[in-house]
Amino acid sequence: MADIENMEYDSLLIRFKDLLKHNNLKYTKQREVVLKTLYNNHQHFTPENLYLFIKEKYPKLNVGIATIYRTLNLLEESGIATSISFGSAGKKFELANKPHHDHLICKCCGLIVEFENSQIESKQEEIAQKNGFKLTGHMMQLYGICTTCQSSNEASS
Amino acid sequence: MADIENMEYDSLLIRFKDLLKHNNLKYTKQREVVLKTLYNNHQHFTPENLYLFIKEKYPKLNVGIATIYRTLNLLEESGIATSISFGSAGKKFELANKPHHDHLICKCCGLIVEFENSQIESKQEEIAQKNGFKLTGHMMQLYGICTTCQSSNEASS
DNA sequence: CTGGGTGCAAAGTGTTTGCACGTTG
DNA sequence: CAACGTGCAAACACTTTGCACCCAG
Repeated sequence: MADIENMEYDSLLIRFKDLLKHNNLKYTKQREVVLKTLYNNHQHFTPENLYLFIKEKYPKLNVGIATIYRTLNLLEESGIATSISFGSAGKKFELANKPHHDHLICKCCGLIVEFENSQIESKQEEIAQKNGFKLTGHMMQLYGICTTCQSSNEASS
Repeated sequence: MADIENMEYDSLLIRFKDLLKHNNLKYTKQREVVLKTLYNNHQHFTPENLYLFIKEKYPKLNVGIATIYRTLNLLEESGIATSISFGSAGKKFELANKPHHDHLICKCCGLIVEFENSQIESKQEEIAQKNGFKLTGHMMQLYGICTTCQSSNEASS
């Protein structure tokens, strides 16, 4: 936890509190903990993961899973968090404080690698324009087998 | 329904029947109707849409929604159909007889436009390699507002 | 002290499964 | 006539909602 990171967190927190104030919402312990957990653990949480994680780390708080869902939805709607969806397998959330990026997902072990490619982004913009769309967002996920799984699966098949 | 299309359908059907035979599965009226419906209606069906559509068009058949799900899963697993998923909003299926393509989706009216871009595809391959992944597939969806919705929404906001 | 927030449990989704019966090969 | 497929309803997993109490502002 470098100071720089804490600074980042502070500004994130301010942004969150502002958002709450502007919508007559309240800054609660639960909301704080969800934000902090997402921030401190640079990973992709399912609602359930996050719930279990928080339940273990803050037993006193006695959070309910409903609150996790409510908070994640709030964070996503206000652009503080984003989610990637895995078909019927659910959704995973992460903070949206990093620059835009997409995901490379291992079908075998679930490893998620983030990447960014501006050339693809501009192509996408081009495609949207060509079809008369005003682009508002996109979702791109590449599926494959990561290095580790490739080697451990050589024996089989 | 041009003759060419019927020829296409015939070969699709043969492929499907082969698949069934190879797996000791049976060619039933229900499976036939699902395949035919997907073929004749070049659109993206949710399981429920497809169920209602078939129920209306073939009332005699008295299909159950479970069969629709079972058949769609079968078709997808065997590569005859593909699906695009909309997060918690479910999945839509289409036949996989056209060349690979991705989707441009209107967030407003749900319009889906298909497109193909080989430059993006090769970039994706490149990204996967750079990260040590063996690419097996991808999903790319662009979200935006289509021409129609852009003009009809000018009044509001 | 007022209005939004929370936990809980119940209700909703969309999808899958167990079962007895029907159909295919 | 054996084995798979089907419709139905129940079961499921994930998410949302109603409610009584709680807490932030």
